[in-house]
Amino acid sequence: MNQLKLENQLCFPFYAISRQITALYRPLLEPLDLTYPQYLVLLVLWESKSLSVKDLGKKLLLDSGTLTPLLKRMEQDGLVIRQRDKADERVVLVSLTEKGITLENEAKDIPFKLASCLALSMEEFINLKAQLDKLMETTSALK
Amino acid sequence: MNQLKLENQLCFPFYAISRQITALYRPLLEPLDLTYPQYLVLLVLWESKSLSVKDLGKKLLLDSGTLTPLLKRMEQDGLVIRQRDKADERVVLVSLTEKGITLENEAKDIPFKLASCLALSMEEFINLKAQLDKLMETTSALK
DNA sequence: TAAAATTAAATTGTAAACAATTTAATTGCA
DNA sequence: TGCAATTAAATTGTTTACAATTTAATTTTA
Repeated sequence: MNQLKLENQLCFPFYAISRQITALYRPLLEPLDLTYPQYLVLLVLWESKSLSVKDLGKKLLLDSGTLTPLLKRMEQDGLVIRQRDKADERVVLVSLTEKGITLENEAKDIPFKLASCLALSMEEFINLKAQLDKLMETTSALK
Repeated sequence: MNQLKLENQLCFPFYAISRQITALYRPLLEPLDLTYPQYLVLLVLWESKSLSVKDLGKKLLLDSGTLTPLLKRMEQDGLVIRQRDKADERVVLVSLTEKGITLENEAKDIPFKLASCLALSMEEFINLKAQLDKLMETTSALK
């Protein structure tokens, strides 16, 4: 088997599916004026009131080079507030505005709508998720 | 189960793993002066001598807005040649230079090196690939 | 305690991605 | 034939990613 053939690659499907999934989110997120990475930030903030850029980056596997401009745009859109931590001025804490909090309710159908696009049975979903989580653990450890 | 929790998402792992894999490729591709998307273009061109931008895009699921600047950079780096199709001047045919052809030999170990990073058994690899191919078919059809 | 090391964000610069539009060539059909 | 529709790339503009560096604050340690 020729390992240099595109069709024999495992990595290409990850690259392609990731972009395809983002494309599926687009029409669902567009009414909320969100991009997929912005939506991910909100997912995290809906779980925890306030988080440092650092901790946000740990959850999303993104660095400040990506997060700083992204969060600034979200701040401009009135979704989040960025403020220096009084206890440690190096840290910037990100929290939701009222508008950001409100958006959770408008977004609550999105996971179901998206899941239905993927046409997976519950069993397939769980099975695939387990494999992805395992792989993610492997790749994260190699950082 | 709260579907809006990051950890319950199927899509986030795709997004994250895709970027992690690209990060694993980086040190392998850096000696060849290639980015991951550029490497994908070469994978396709190593299989077929010459291809239109359109057909390249079909294989990689990328449009001309992404491919045109990417191919121009590869042309500048002396990896490919871009020339209008004499039979249909709308079409731009992309083919490899001598340097681009030569690179195949230098890249032949990369798939194995990368596969070893992922720490999957042959069975897991095949199983996962099948699931990804199926999912890719689903998402591609929704375009 | 003062300098060195570390840490957290921000900044700079480059390369993807992609929607939307534009340009130019070809096709189809009235 | 000739003009409208279609097609293929290119262009424009915005947003991600990320390496590498810089800035500023905090910790460590000599």
